[in-house]
Amino acid sequence: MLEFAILGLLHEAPMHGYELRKRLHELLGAFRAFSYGTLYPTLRKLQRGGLIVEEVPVDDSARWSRRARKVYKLTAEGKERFADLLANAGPQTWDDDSFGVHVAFFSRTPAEIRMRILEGRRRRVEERREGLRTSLSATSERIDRYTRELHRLGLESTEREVRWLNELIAHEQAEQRERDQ
Amino acid sequence: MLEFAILGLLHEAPMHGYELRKRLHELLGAFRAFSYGTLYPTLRKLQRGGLIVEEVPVDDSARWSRRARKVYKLTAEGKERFADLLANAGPQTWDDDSFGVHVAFFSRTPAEIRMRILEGRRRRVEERREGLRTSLSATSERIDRYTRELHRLGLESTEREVRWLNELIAHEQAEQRERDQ
DNA sequence: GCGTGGATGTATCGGACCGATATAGTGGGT
DNA sequence: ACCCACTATATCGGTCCGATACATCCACGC
Repeated sequence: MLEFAILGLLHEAPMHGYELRKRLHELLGAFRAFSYGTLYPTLRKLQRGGLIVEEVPVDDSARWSRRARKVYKLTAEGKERFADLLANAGPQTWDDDSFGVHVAFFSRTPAEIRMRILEGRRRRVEERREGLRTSLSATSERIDRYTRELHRLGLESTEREVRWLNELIAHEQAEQRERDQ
Repeated sequence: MLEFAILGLLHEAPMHGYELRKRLHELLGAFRAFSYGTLYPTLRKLQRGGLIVEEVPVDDSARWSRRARKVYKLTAEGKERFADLLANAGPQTWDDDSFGVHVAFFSRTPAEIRMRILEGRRRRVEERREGLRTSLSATSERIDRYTRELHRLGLESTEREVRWLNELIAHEQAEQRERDQ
């Protein structure tokens, strides 16, 4: 997941770790964090795999002013890998954690894959919604007042998200029709 | 977190792994899963630590019908540990992941700790809400249409949760007043 | 000129958790 | 007789978090 996010971000511009983390936080803030404890090891993994390379600064003054900084840029293999990950968008993509990250890179995602992700997510959220509806309608003595409240919040939240997804999907379809004619 | 959940569940009755997982799913469904890959190792860890013990079935027919089953029950140390975890409810408790689990065990949680958890969670969600409001009001060209939509969904969701928390807190306060007079 | 606190910046380590996978008994339907 | 879904325990590789450590840079007041 973080691998996908880094690859996606580096499409914008070459960046160093700290900058990546800030940008990621700006994009995902509410949905996902990613700690440095994951970020730096992942950067090295990507570098070893040849998906990103360390960029040596041409400017002499820049080189010396902040020695520690390691600026990474995307290689051709890195771009390819990002496209592959997108093309293979599957069930894990509908997870809470991944979905937000994928949406953050929708501008770089082909329209038909965007649609696949949105519809997959909708199916997933609808399933959860039905589960919560069932649990709430069953007058089970195994669920106490507080847990019931929790499920009520969950249900409202899934209903909201389904509406939100429907709006986005409708918008996508409208754009699709525009492209077609 | 799973340790806390298991200890909490075993207050209801002795249970084996599969049953714990099912009950957990029933209680948390929408909020948290916990896989067997975490559950079984955790059970052994708790057993090694003396917080739970394997219950040997007295009934002979039960013993042979489903041999593989290992039913665990809480020890005095286990109950103590659960109470300790509750008493030390701190910042991690306000996390998305933990909060739902804690609410699921509110019936077993002293009123003043319930209040601490609810108010802590409210502070946490309000912070996130403010972050999202700022990000949405700033007309930044660094945030595209899709990410903006994502933030809008996040903002609605945090606003709804704050309202939900306010209701619960008000209810707790009403009950508190009742107890006092 | 002096410190001091807050952002910038990279890095490691232990531990929690997930997903895939293996294995096997049980109970019901056809 | 066969199959499938459910019950049940278990391991393993891999992802990610939180705590911690360490060093620099810069604006601020004193």
